[in-house]
Amino acid sequence: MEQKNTEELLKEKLRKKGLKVTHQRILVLSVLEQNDGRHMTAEDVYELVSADYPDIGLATVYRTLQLLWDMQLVDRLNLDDGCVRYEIGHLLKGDTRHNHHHLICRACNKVIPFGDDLLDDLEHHIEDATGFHVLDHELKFYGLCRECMTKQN
Amino acid sequence: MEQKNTEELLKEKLRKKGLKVTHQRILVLSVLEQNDGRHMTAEDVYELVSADYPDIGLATVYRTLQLLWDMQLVDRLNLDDGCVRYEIGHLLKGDTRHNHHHLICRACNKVIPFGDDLLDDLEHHIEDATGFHVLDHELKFYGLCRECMTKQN
DNA sequence: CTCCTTGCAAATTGTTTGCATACCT
DNA sequence: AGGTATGCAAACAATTTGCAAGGAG
Repeated sequence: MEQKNTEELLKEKLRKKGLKVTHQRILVLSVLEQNDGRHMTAEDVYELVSADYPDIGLATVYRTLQLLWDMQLVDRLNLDDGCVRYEIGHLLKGDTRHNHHHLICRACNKVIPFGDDLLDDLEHHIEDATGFHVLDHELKFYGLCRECMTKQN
Repeated sequence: MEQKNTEELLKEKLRKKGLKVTHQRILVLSVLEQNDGRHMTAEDVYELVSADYPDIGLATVYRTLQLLWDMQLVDRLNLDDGCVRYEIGHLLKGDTRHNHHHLICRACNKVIPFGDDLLDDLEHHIEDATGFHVLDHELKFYGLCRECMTKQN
């Protein structure tokens, strides 16, 4: 039912823009929804969608991810490993607290998700101070993880 | 004098690692220092260094930026425009408050720097909670700028 | 029937790498 | 001298684009 809602929302947004509802678009969104929490590359999505729909092309996945991002249905993040990653949009999950924080170890490149949200105040402050309407944020901390610290790297 | 310090620091760090002090390395760091506040791509740096030292190769600039980043002499940031950007390291500037916040408009792609630092508490909280030693952070807010908001984009 | 969308392959673009030469120490 | 760094060109990898064929409204 959660899934049905997302799919309906996609169809609605597509129609509103005069765009077409295609299997490929539905499947890409559905794969992201079913893999909530994973940070998926276009290639990851491509492989999973291919299971259901072997004819899909990688270029279509790229185009679709871009489109879904434009429509605010998916979130995008960059973990500095050379490829852009996507996950189901936090807005869709009725989630006021976005878990977009990551600790990236500069020694071993491990990525540790960090869920917390002390940024609401800051977002409001920004809106008041600049008139910029904040939809989402991405926060990365760079440093040394516990293991690399003890290895005195 | 500020500049002299940075250059000396570089030399010191290079020697400590058994690496060599070259014109190219000094010039790259110097260009970043003289362009504090600009978010420079490797290409930008390449062009400016070329003025003083026309023989430098783009590959050297890439290698040097990576090296300077590893040594914590420069900061790296990603503004989602397809290339990595660098600026002089905030640690070098005796700057406790890092100005690594950016507001990125999803309609017009404008990037608005936002200087503020409410993240110190959060950094301490992370260190206590996870043992991760934070060296730096990068924070991006996505949304709609005032102009695009009024255009009801 | 019309225009949007797709798959494929070729093109792009930022970045990296191999290698012979040039340079620090 | 000896190993590190450099410049150049070729190699890479993620992403984008042109285009003819296919599909949704």
